[in-house]
Amino acid sequence: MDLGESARISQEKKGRLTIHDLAAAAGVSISTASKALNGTGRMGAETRERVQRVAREIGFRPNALAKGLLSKRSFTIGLLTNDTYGRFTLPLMAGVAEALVDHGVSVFLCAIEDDPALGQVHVEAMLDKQVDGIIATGKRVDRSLPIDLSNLPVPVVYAFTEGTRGSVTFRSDDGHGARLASEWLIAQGRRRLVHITGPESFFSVCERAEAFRAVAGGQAPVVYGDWSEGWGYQAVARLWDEAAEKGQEAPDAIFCGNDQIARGVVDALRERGLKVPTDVSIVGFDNWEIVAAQMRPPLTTVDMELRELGRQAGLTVLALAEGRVVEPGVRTLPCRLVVRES
Amino acid sequence: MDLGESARISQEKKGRLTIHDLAAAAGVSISTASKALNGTGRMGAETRERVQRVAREIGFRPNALAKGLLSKRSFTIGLLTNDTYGRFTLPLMAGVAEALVDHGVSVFLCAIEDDPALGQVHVEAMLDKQVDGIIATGKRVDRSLPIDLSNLPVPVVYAFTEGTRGSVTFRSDDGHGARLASEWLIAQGRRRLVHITGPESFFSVCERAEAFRAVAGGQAPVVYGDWSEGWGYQAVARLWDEAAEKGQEAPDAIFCGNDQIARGVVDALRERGLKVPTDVSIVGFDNWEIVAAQMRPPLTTVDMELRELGRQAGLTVLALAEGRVVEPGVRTLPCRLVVRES
DNA sequence: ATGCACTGAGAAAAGCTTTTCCCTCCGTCA
DNA sequence: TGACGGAGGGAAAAGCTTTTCTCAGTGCAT
Repeated sequence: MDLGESARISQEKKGRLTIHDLAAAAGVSISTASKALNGTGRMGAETRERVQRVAREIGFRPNALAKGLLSKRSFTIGLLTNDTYGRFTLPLMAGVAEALVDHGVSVFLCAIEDDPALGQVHVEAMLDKQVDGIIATGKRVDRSLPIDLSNLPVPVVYAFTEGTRGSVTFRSDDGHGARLASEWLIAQGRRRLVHITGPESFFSVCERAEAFRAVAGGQAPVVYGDWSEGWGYQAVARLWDEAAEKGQEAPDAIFCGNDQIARGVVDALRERGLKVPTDVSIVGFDNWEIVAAQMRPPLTTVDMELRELGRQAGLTVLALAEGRVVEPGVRTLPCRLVVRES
Repeated sequence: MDLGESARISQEKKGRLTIHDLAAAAGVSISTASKALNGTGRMGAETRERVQRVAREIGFRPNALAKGLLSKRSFTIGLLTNDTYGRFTLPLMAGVAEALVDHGVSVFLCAIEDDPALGQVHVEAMLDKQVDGIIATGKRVDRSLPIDLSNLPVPVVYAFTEGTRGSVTFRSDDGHGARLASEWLIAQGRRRLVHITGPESFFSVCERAEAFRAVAGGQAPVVYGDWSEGWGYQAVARLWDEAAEKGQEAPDAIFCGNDQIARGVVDALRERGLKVPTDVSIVGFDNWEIVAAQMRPPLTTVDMELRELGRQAGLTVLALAEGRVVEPGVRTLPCRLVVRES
């Protein structure tokens, strides 16, 4: 096999190594080399091992473009999002990547910022690159992306955004999250629960409010505002003033629609001289770690398990790409209560 | 040309359209079709237009895999990061994508979470997919990713992370940012400036502290801690207690090392009954909008222009991929002061 | 009428891998 | 000894596009 020698020299030529180089270096034909690497075809065990060893030695890695051209699988998927700040997209993306990296699939991330034209450009770029599938995600479960993905030549999975009829959609079970939060507050011995949350126009807001009332009682107050810290702050003022006016007892537990609202709530309580959690227990929503874990006291909050959501979306789009059939419909995933000190 | 008719029927076959379909539909050969689309070769204007029109009509888009196989350009780059929460990566990524989308380049995002093995896997996956280049980024300017990118067969550009010798590296000019902040505080008539910042082991921390002292005076206090809100809160307590002890006047301006510290600082001041900005002016760092803009009052802070950093990194890696020469070295970009109400 | 230059367009190769089909060689059985 | 089957390995096509040649035809000048 002194073909090996000459090959080792010619390997010094320019460019990346091809399977030709490998074949020459191992002293076999291209087809044998290919089959040896992929564990297909018939050949002597010794030959197969030699090819594999040589491949490792010279550092040969097959060109995924050529592979994709033939197999019509690019081992690439697109993740489309309009969540500019990535608070929801990043954990989700981490889950997607985690699920797919073992399968050799890489992820194109495209942030399209609610711009249909930009979305169109990105989708076309992804299709040109023959993505095996697309995962659409956003910042709101009851809104869809500003672009129609329903007639694409590749499978589409929706995660944390509204999907089209007949599509596969993943989202968190916000009712479950709200139930966890409310029940935990009750379990802490709290009886006067209130829910400070975002705009009533959000589907999740209604879903959570409903679950909250189911646990806390139909009369438990729910106040709607926006998603900001400022609103949380104001809401406390309003609730406490009202209670004082009517001569009622103030709340002893607040379930907040997100961690930012909780942030404002905690601030307002502190300013009124109330201790968290001694006087009032607080539960947030989102488990936005960088905020929730750093609050004083660290915030007990509901985690939507976006990473797991991403994992499942990733596996599903892969399954669809491989032609396996997947039952369409909305799948909801349970939330998890992260108990800290509030 | 009733070839067109029959082609329009056969177009109904399975799979994506190829240039063969286009050629048939337009009644020309494949080569002519290709040249018509790319504006190359010689042919009658009428022919060229007809091909282009038919291409639009049937919705033909060339297969980027086949194109890439031939041209050895995949129009794809990889963005490698270990910034899990994406606070720095996302704005940067947005800039990269913005710069490259016009050139038809898509971006693989790979979050490697400080895991060398995972990093290796992702880099190899990207190389297999023939990325035209890689941008490495992180969460800290003076640390490098847990993986060696110096001998890759594709160009690498570093942005907001430490690069290797001879590489092209982009980072923000933190000294400039600190100068902007300090000078603005002085311009507000403040005289007793302090700087509450992160760990002294960070290069940026030293750079900023130095610039701060150059403006505020060599005796202006700089206190080092960690990057948390809690530290900002404590630091205020410490500074005010010290001042009271020594019978000195307390600071009237605080330049914070990041927006989270500023958050803690503002809280602590409020608890001490001090008004921002009436009694004390505050400037943060990072312009982490979702926090800075929502604070009460909204925070004046330094923006590192990460989006612009990303844009430049994107254009640079593209230039390198196209074989243009780029002077190696570290390029720093100016910061921008975002004046809000603190 | 012949040759030349140029225009318009097609044939074929290249780029890298996988897969199908085929060939050769060897051993075995009748 | 001849036929047959199986094992090991190679040749070639396919997948889609771009690019380089090559070729046929036309108009013009000689």
